[in-house]
Amino acid sequence: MDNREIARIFDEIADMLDILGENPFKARAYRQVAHYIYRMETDINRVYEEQGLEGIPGVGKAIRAKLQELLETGDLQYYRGLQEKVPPGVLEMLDIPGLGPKTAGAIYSQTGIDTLEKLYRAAQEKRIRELPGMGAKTEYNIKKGIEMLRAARETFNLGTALPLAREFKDFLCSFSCVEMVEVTGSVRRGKPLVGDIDILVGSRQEETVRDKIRRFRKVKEILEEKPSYVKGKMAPGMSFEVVIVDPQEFWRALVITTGSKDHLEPIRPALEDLDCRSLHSEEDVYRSLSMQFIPPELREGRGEIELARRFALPRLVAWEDIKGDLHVHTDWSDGAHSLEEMAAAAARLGYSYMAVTEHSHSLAVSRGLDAERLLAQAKAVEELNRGYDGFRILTGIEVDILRDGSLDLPDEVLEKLDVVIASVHSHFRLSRAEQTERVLKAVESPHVDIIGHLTGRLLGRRPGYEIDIDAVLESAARNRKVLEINSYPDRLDIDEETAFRAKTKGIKVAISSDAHHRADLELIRYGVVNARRGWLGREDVLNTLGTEELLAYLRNK
DNA sequence: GCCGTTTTCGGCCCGACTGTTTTCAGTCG
Repeated sequence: MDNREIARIFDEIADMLDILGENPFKARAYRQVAHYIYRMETDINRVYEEQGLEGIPGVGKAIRAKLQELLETGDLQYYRGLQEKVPPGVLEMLDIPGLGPKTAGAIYSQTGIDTLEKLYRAAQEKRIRELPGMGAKTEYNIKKGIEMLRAARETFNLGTALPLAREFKDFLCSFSCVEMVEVTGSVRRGKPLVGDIDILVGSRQEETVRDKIRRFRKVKEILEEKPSYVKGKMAPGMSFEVVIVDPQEFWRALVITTGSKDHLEPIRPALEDLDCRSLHSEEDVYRSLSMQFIPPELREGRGEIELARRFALPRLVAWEDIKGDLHVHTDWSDGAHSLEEMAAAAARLGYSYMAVTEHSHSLAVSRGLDAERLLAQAKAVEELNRGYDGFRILTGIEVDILRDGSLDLPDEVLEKLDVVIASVHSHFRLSRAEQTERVLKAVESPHVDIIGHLTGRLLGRRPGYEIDIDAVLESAARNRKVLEINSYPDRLDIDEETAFRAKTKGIKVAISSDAHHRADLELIRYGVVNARRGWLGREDVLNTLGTEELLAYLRNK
């Protein structure tokens, strides 16, 4: 049982305790341990074998015994007992926005409803509003929420799909019957939300390959099988398709399976006429069509074919171009690691700089910084910087944009910092006009450099708030402000369309990780993919600049 | 259920919004 599975079980225990109305701090104790184990960098089994479970923060006598039982037996009686009392469908209710453990528990205990389907039907039949404390509005939100979940259940964000696809690919790669293998389809094109995982295999032994596919431990069921094709489901409920071709066919098939449909349409006849024997790479395929190679992220039928025929595609920004991270949290606010640890992790990635940008104090949940602590941090940064060579921590803040558009810290504090990000973290439901006016005020504010996660969207969970993006772009261009691409796979905010429009207006974009943990620094790769899908080149991205150029740019805004 | 030293019991992140109420419980970030 690995760290993730144990974390999941402890999280579920916490949810079930909440639903049963137990002491909320008991639930939180389990949740904290789950969180810690999830983020641990070493295998918990190894920790257990080598040093026992003594040192794990938040683990006392009771939780230690349960952890031990799980690690020794792979099972937990306490967990089984809770499952008896809280059916899985009731747990799923917690995914409905605005519906928490109290409501889920009340619905179940008062009506016996124990699945989302039954709940949806009850809402349709107006039976939910009959329950004490619930009305028509709650009932409506439940219905809408379940509809959203149904739609989201079909898709996964790239942060889930890509690692899984790579694991599957690496697994297949290890067999001699597999001569070539690549992740294809929408995952390869880097779409933020994907419906399935597509893999292309080049092999002369179809049957052996099909047998290996079944042995991948995350393959849960096979839905369809033909000699050169397997379709099935993987562990978190994600569909996959594997296409097996003769190795000679591989490169053309790679273009075809990568898609998209709109991209392929104008070139499909020519592709079908190609003599595959002369092809040794994907570049060869495009070359044979008298075209420039088109990076997968551009293959969406948005004019890339036309430009490739004229050899006029932009050179897209790449991960190697990124010189530093401009949005990082530490344990001064809600991050997991110290300033030193985050800086060390950033330096290990080969960065020249990292801006430390904690939350400001109005975001109390995150232990946001007030002016005093912020200046203390700036001092700590100064100290640390003396010890580095070729790396620098930049001072900064992710200052809250308050409801009226004013900032959570005074100008005389902000002006002392290298990087000021301004972000919205509250009052998501203002009217479009109010929200726009609020953000515009921040854009116009003299010391703001970057607007963080502009729309606040959470893919598959929450749409962005109502805001006039064009008005923001106009103002950002006028005021020489930078827009962030927040690289969290469930944010990717701004999205690719907005990034593209920003580029056409000459607005620079900062691709940032928003890391709260040192492992999160790597998420910036998703932001780079998103930027590439928005056709951005190195010159469009602020943090491709070296330290001195970056600081000069920020000073001369 | 965990933690600690001014505590072995009494705290444990907190403020605002929403939808239900008619003064508040539940949810969220």
